Amino acid sequence: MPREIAKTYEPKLIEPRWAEYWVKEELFRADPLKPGPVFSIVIPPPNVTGSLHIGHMLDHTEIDILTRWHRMRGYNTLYLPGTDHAGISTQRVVVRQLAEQGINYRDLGREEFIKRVWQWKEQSGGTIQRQMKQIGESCDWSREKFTLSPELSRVVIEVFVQLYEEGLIYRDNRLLNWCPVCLTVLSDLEVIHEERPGHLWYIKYPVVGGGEYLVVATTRPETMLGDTAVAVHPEDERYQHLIGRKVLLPLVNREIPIIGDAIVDREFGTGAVKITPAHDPNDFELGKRHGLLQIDVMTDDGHMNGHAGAYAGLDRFVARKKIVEDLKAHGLLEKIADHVSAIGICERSKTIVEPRASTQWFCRMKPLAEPAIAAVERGEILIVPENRRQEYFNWMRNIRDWTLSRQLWWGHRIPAWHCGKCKEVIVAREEPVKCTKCGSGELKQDPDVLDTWFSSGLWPFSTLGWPATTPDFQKYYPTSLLITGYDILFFWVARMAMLGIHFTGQVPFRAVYLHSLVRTPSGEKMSKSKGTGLDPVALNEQYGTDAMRFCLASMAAPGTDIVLSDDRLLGARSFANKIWNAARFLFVNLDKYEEGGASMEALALPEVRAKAPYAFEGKVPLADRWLFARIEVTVEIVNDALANYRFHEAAQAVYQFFWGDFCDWYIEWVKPDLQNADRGRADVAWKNLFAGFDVALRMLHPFMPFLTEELWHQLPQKAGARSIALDLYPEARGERKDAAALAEFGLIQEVIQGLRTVRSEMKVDPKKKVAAEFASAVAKTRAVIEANREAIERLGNLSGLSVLAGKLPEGGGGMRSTAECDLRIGYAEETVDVAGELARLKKEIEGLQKAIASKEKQLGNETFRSRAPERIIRGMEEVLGEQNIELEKLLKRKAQLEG
RNA sequence: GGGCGGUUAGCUCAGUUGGUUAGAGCGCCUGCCUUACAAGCAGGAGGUCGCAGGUUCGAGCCCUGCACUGCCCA
Repeated sequence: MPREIAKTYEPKLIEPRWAEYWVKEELFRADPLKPGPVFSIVIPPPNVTGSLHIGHMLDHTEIDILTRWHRMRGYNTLYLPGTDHAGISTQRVVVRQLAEQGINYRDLGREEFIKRVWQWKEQSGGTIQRQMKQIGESCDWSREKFTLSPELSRVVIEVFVQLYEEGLIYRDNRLLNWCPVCLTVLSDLEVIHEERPGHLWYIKYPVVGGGEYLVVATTRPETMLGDTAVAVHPEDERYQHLIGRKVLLPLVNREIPIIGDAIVDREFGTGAVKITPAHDPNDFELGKRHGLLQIDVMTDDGHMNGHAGAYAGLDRFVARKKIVEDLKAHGLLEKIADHVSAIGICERSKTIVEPRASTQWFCRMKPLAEPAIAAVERGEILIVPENRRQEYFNWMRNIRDWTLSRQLWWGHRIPAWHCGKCKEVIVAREEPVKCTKCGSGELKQDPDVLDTWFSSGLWPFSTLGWPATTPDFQKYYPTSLLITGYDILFFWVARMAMLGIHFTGQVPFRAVYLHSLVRTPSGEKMSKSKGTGLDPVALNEQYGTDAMRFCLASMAAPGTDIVLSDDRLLGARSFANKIWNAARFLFVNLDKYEEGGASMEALALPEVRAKAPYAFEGKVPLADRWLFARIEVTVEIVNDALANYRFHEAAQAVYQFFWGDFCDWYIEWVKPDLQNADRGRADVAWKNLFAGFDVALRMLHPFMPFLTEELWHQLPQKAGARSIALDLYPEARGERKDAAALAEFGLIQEVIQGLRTVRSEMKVDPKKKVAAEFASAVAKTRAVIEANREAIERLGNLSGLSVLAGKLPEGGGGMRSTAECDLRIGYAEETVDVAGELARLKKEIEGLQKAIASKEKQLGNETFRSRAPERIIRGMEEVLGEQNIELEKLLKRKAQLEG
């Protein structure tokens, strides 16, 4: 019965079927009770309401490649999926949606609002999980987790309370970054520093008593309304005499003191600075030192408040303009200079953050950081690539306390209660009934929630059941590996390291592989908001998920950003197509062969494949020995590359093997054997072909899971075998290493390529069979050529090949020589382009002469001879000898053509 | 301001302890519909490895400086 295999490769017809199958059959369900070495990995949880973007695609491709690879190598494997509640961004989305309906979320009240967010989560959540299933990620969906689930929320509370009890969590009043759009404080990490062109405004502050002015320079004139002092350097002779006097704050007409403080930079502006403790971090510190008043002149959404007098109600930037105008009108603006200032921008909303004083919860980081630094130093956590280690150390050694609280509603509410009577703060696992200090029942829970990264920081152990010692936790923790982007090294990786070690006493992961970012062809970071993002789902549909995965893997060199382009994707799709067509060749020709009574089972059952390569008349044919030797080499490269996160190298090796070795050479070589009249010979060819193909599929599977699964099912498999994903990954087997086969086949390849080159240069009609001569002084070399004459004649399109001893005499036709061999095509209707041939010879001679001269110089150098390793010297001498012979041949040929 | 990286073929990038004529994909040129594949086959051209010094018998690789460029931290 003819097998059905579509003429063209259509990933759309293949991929959804297997994606569904893998999930439905629960093929990737982990079992902690099963024996074997462990490979466990937890997903970097994506935003629960988000969708797959190209960064996820890269991340998940790498994770899935390594997961599938380990699983096929017999590891007890867990890939744990899940999502993150993404406090700020999710809340923002829902707030915006409500605003579109004309609803202010604050009017809705906390409970109702949270209800709406859950609704939104139910409605739009699940997208990314669906997409992950669609792209065939081999995760254990039965273990899916969510950071805000009751289960994980309990862990968050436990951790918070413990840290508080250990004195590592505290409250403090500080000047912090406030986002007027997100309406919450941010941690340092959530603020992006950017240099932007702006201005420096020089404002005249009239000194009280006497017509003098003190000119201050500021980048933020609107904050002057909250000034409570002006400061100068105490040793600044220009201003020394003014210290202790007062200025009249313009527009506000409030008297404020002139103070001296050594922190003032005499070089900046005029050397006199306005002090606004409520709106500038330096001023805040200085204000504390001098006991200055804090006057906050803004509302939480970035408008001027009651303290701003006439400016109340204006947006902060509108107020700035207005204030500058008014100062100008009063003649109090001395000048405006251009100035580039460092600005803090909210990572989420991209608005300029406002420094604001408030009381927040903090986590002391130094004690947590130290063990996490040590773990990396000792190699208990391996960071790849190496250069990221240094970044980790730098950040960790200069770590600052973490602002944990956020003024949001969507998140883990801080388990702290404030006593309305005695102001006591009670941190507890369960809601307390009365104040532990004064016994009052007037308790209110802290309104704030925790930074989302706080719960993410617990992810590797919270997802495995901690604090209980579950079988999962015991088996899969510490996880083997974390794969994520280098952009969240501090946000996430470092915090997991710290919290993981602190709470479990073990590192959360043994290795961290930080991959690069995917950029647009113009080099920008892909971003949805900028519209420069590529939609991986659309690309997967266009090119196939397998092609997409392969493309990303083939570009994922550690430490380099990936520039994705249509060209590369097309290349990967072509590769998938190539594999498809190779399979088609096998199956279509097998149909023909089966008409003669053969069966695929006899040729390709797993136990038949296992015994390859097969011999014919006592000998394994050279091409088959070569194929399995190439497999051996490739498997070694791939396994070694994957063990070291060198995805591009692994991908390149399988690509080269499948396309270059398997298709271009092996299949072409064995074509006639497959239909050989001698069925013994043909059977051997088929068995070896199927065995090689099967290894290739398994080798390719982690990279291209769908295509390989599809084709694997077309081969006979063991009873009950359900998936290639559960089959074995090829391992290097010593006995297939066959250096002789590699060398002999290599020689034949050179001869065939030489013949093709000469044909092409002589412009021999491609359909025309021509005679050729081969000569070598080495008997063994001649024997190899003789033994494979038929194939050489076929692949070189020859009418005949004479194999001669010694050298070929100079003469007509097209020639190619190496030190050991000569090759000539003599062709009656030859059209040797003498001028072209001479030019080519000249160039080759020049190159050779250069190489020879440099070697002779080196070998003539006594210091080189005494210091270079023996093997280098020997090798060089050997090559030099060959090159001299080759040069001689080229010179003769040149002379002959000239004469 | 401090730190880290990059600069190799027209383009995008590999190049693991320094060692013999520096690689891939795409693009380009030439010729082929050779019935698995034109998403293909065969052949070919193309690089003084950013610049200047230095170390070494020997440098794309190590050191110093410079230029351009990207990122991180303040």
